Amino acid sequence: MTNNVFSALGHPLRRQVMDLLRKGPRTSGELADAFEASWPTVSRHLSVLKDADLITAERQGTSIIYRANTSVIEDAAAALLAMIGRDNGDDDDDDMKEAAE
Amino acid sequence: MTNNVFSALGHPLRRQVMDLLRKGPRTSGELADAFEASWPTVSRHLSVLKDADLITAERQGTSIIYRANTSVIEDAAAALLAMIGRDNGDDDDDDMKEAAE
DNA sequence: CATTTTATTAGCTTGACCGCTAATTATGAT
DNA sequence: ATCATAATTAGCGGTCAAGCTAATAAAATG
Repeated sequence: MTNNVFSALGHPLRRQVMDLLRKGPRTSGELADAFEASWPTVSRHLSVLKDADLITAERQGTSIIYRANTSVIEDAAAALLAMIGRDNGDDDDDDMKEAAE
Repeated sequence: MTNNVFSALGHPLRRQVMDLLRKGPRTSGELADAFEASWPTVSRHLSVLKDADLITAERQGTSIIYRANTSVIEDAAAALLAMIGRDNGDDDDDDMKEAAE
């Protein structure tokens, strides 16, 4: 879950897509036009984002409209913050001799 | 920069490392012991995290001590939040006909 | 139903990533 | 110097991601 999200965000083009989508929904064509890459290439990036649930796709006539899925991004941000203890004061007491530093 | 960070976080073992490190500094050996994977494999994951600046390495005698670099994680979280406009009210006015949704 | 427009899937090549074992470097102790 | 311990680098095989072009599907229209 969180797995795919970070991997999906690992590609610069996909982050740029998220950035475009932040400004509002776009069709596949509009997104494809926004990049140098070929249409099929952009399309596949979109499907990676969709698999990671970072965007949603909705067919409207001949076009397909993509929207950012903000809640998943919020979750990812929360996972990141949890990683630095904003969320969980360790109570795991295995051998951490130097932990107190 | 941000690029490497998300890619680095894309691997589950590396996220687990970050999680362990959150509880305090650890040596390479301690980290290697914590996983099924071989020592060299864990070592390589550590170098990926180090390249992404997510952790720091400090030699101490024969051991090398790893620590989480919290500021970079905070930055990544901020980048994520910016992605949904918490931080940046777009002033870019290209064609966003359906933006109001 | 043939055509046009929109978008995805198929097939392929290239390059990167993952995991292992074996070899190498680095530090400390004898 | 030698040996033991700690950790990384080298090298290899296998799998997966990224990019392209060409082919295909889906929807609207004449």
